[in-house]
Amino acid sequence: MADWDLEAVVRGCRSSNLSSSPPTTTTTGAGTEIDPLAFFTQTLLQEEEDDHLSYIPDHIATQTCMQELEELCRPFYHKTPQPISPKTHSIISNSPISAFNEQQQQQQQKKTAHSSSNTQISRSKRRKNQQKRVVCEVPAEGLSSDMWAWRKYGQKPIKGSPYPRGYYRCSSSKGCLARKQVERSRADPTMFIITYTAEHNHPLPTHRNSLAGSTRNKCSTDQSIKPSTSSGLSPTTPLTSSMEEDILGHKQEEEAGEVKLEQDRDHEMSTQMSDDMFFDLEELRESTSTSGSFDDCLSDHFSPWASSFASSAASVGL
DNA sequence: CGAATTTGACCCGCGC
DNA sequence: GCGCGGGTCAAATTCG
Repeated sequence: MADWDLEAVVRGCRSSNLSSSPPTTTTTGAGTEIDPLAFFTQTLLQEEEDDHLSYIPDHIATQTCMQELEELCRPFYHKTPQPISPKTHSIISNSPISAFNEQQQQQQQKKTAHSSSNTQISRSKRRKNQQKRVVCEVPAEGLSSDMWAWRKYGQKPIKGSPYPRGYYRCSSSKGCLARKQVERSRADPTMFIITYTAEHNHPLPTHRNSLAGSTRNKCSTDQSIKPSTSSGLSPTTPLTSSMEEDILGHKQEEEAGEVKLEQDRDHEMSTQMSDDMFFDLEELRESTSTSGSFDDCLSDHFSPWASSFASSAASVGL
């Protein structure tokens, strides 16, 4: 990860996403107002020119990267309280700014054109334009803390990896192009590599779809018995049973070390982020550390959907 | 019965 | 041109 302005990128992205009303403007340090989304994509392009875009293996990620990583994931997690922050992620962008718009157009093409030839063209273009990506590495808990509703549409074994990759699309909104790939990390099987593709074209739902993620728990549990398919569980589906025990068992061993990492990172964030842009997360963390009850903090700070998340969090043993 | 997941088939991009 | 691997589709299955 090079020296490109991650903070600015995230700031712009956050501004546009946190508000359900479209396009807002954000103010840069220089005081110039820009369109956040445009700024975001522009920055991505700039990064592409610098040839710094690539997937960053977790062992390369430094601790200073951690805060950047958290910020980068923020657009996708929105204000979702993230009990365990993403460990590693990076943005991979090979796309022109218009990629997202093109995808939207193609989506509409698909709706109107039902012939196989048109579908193939759309698919081809879609794949070509499927270029802006954000890669996150999260623990199992992080999977269920995503407030978006994802629907699984495929799973594939990945060459060189003992774990299959699950393919999810956003089920919150019908035309939403957001995609998500979930696969277990080869380096650390307790971690999951999540790759977000495209963007949501709708505001974050106040609560997850009642059905999305609420079913198939049994299946996920059954699957978890088989290592080859265990990572195929729905990210919206709370982890249960053997899967959870397996993952959390490992997590507990690492817990002590990670606590220090979290604290160090919090310190960095609190000292480096002079403005109040991350007020919510900071406040949550402080409250959590003082009150000790994560659920309490959730209901205090994130009331609209806190109960939904809390139930998911509880189900994974948080 | 509707919605989500599973899974094999299909398609496409890319490297050789 | 061909084969491989990744991404998506869609029918079948499962579940609430």
